[in-house]
Amino acid sequence: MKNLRLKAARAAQDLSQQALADRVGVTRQTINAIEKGDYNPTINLCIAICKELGKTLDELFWE
Amino acid sequence: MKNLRLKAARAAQDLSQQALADRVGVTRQTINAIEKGDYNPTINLCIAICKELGKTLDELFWE
DNA sequence: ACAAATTGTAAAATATTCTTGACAAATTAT
DNA sequence: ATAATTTGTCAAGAATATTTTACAATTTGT
Repeated sequence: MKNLRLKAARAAQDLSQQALADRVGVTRQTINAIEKGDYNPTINLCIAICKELGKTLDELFWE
Repeated sequence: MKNLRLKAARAAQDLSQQALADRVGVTRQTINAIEKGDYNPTINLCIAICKELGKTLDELFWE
């Protein structure tokens, strides 16, 4: 299932997948895969994404 | 850095590392490594641990 | 309509999580 | 004090997250 909260939070900051990936230090495909949802990222990556988007783990990754 | 919140939450449920590992479906060493802190678990595992201990991601894995 | 940027997706290679088996140190119970 | 349970740790292998390269589909800007 897609992670639409992540997609929305990224859009709210006007960041492309590429731009977010750069800031977080991963590739665009990794961000894409996480948003797509068929993926199980590490928590450190999740935390890095959250910090960059000004959100918490619960806000972006808790159901 | 150690994850003492996880250790405390597990103690609060009176679960050994082994018992928690069994319920979550991983090995004892994996739980040990996460509590020890020199580790970067996947978010699905973190979520499974949280659910088993009645906590949220922010409560156990957010700084 | 056209160009540029963004997104979706895939296969192969690399890095890291997680498992398995094992043993010693420390704690808890009797 | 002894046994039983729990915890800390290590090395090698299996499983999977992430990278790299690449190309097509979609969206955005002019």
